[in-house]
Amino acid sequence: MSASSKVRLAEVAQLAQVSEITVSRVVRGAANVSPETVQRVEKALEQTGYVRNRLAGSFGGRTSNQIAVILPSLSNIVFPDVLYGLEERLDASGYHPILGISNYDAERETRLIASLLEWQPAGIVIATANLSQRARILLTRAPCPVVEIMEIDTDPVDMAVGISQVQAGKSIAYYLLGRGYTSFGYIGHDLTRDRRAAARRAGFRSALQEAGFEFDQVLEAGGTSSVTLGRQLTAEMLSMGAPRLIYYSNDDMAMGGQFEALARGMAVPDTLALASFNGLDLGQAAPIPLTTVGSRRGEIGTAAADQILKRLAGEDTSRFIDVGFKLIPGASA
Amino acid sequence: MSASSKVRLAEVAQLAQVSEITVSRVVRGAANVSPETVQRVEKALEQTGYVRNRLAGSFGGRTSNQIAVILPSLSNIVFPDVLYGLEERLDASGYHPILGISNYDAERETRLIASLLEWQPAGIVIATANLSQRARILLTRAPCPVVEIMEIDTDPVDMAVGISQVQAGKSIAYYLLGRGYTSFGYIGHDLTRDRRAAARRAGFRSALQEAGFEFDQVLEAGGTSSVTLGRQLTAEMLSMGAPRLIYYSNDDMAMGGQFEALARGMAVPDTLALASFNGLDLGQAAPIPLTTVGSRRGEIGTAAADQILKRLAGEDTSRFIDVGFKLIPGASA
DNA sequence: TTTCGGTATGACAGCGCTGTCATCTCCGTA
DNA sequence: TACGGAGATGACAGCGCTGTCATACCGAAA
Repeated sequence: MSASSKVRLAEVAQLAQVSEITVSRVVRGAANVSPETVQRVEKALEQTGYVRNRLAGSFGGRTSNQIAVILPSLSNIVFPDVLYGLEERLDASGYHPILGISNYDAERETRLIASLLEWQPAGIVIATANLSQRARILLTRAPCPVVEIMEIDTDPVDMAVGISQVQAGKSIAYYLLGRGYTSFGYIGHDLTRDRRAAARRAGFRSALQEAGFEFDQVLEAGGTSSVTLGRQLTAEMLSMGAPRLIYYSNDDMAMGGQFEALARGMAVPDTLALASFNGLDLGQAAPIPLTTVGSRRGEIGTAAADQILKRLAGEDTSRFIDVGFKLIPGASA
Repeated sequence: MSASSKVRLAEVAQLAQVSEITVSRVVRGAANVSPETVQRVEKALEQTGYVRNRLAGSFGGRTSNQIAVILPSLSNIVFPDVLYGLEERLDASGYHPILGISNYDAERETRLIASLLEWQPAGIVIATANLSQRARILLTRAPCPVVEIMEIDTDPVDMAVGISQVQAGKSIAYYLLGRGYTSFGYIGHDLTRDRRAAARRAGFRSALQEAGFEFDQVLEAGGTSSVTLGRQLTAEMLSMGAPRLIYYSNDDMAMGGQFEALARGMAVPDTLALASFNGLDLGQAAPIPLTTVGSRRGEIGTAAADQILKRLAGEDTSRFIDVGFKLIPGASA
């Protein structure tokens, strides 16, 4: 192989005694090139160490195999799980994600959308934080498929893949009401930024209200969710006289609750019951497996990728994909 | 704003009564354009709803603001933490990561390097899984800075940012020897794939050997690390008569161990002591905070980004950046 | 007044590839 | 033998922008 990094189609073409376009066809795996020519070109490709220039190719061919992916956070395993599913499926089809993290910040989200659009991506997958008016316009005008992921409660610009966060909250509340609980507390992280956690809480609350109950105590703190925060807030709530059951914004927070209870020697679920959302491995491997709702994060990623790929292939796509959730009874409530 | 998505510089230029190149200069924030012209052009930009075409720009200008990022996994919080630090810093400088996940597979890793290189990235950040010969050649010839992250034990193609995984293992072993432990077990996930976990184990073992000890028991299982796996293997090891202390491949695994111990009512650290690596929030919020080694994952990401940015700015860069680790005494050993 | 340097702007070519259409060869069939 | 059609290959233009160099203009210095 040549050591140079500046090999063009022309050089390969000359070596293989064919035209540039033929080399281009071979590189792209086109059909109508004779086997002998393919072989000759591939040898020349090998010898020259040719590296395809996608910038030129995508520009000239007016196509890109990049997919813009915008997520609000990577601070717990939820979005990495989604991202993994997404990357897996995209990679298998020859696409690559360009990543942006909005940090749950509307302005940064808008800026990311704008700047990733400049790359003429073949599609956009976004877990919205808090779409600004301008961001919504940008997405609406985007000349490519747009998939909003995680929730299907709100009206998407183009397509949505996820679950109903409201129903997820409501469902576990029904289950807990069925178990006979009558005293409820809520512990959460910064819900002004995490709209989906807020939706679950709203769903939970509405189910309570249908049954004539309300949260007796609510404790929220700014910042991202974490096991530490969950533990702190639980300690705080316990010091004020705890409710019988605490619903947490997610599994990480609930694990903090379980840790606090274990450290205090409180019986879970007999004295204090815990419930939450996500169905993480962590919560299920815990001494007292969490009563929670399993979200299918990897599936959200793969389904989102499928929606994009389908659309690009000209197939029909549906506006909403509900990947569904699952109640995990656990042992903590 | 115009609704069309096909606005070119030419259209904006015509509206603003200037040449294309002047519009281009304004879009790119160039210096020598008079304030009045800038204003006129910006108005036209606004009116037309112009979206910069980076494909054309990068191609024409022979520069890209994309950085290839290749990670082996997203299955625990470690790499997402790194990725977050990386994205944060890159974004602040106007760069975007294009992501690939190798899944600890050498062939896929090679393929990812090759296909991301085709995008003419401005830099490459890679947490190598198991570099093939071809992959190494590709990286060596890459016409851009290359940062290998996570470990600094091996010889990098260009630059390395991370910690000495061997020293991380060795250091905690010294600490535990200092605490008087004399009976050791090891529990790990698939180390044939996770080279860095293997390096920590090697470091730990070499410290033991210096002191005349060896692992009395070693238990490993294929697959990725998880709390569940850690718990299962711990149960298995306990059923065979446990060592006094178990060193785990990482915090997730060790949390599984702690859960198993708690579930059995075993006293930690008095009957069974646990130690591991990563210093996750989870482990520190646990009922018995883990004795572990804190890795500075976010810093690895930001430092890697800095290396790339420095190099691109023509500044000096060092071949190795050791972000350092920190012993976290915890309470589990 | 003339000269000169600096600032603002524009003309032009070309980045490396691919879409499109044309051409050529080679068969099988009428 | 002539012809149509499929398969293989090539010529050519152009994707939308930016690097480079040229030009126009202006005020200050000689």
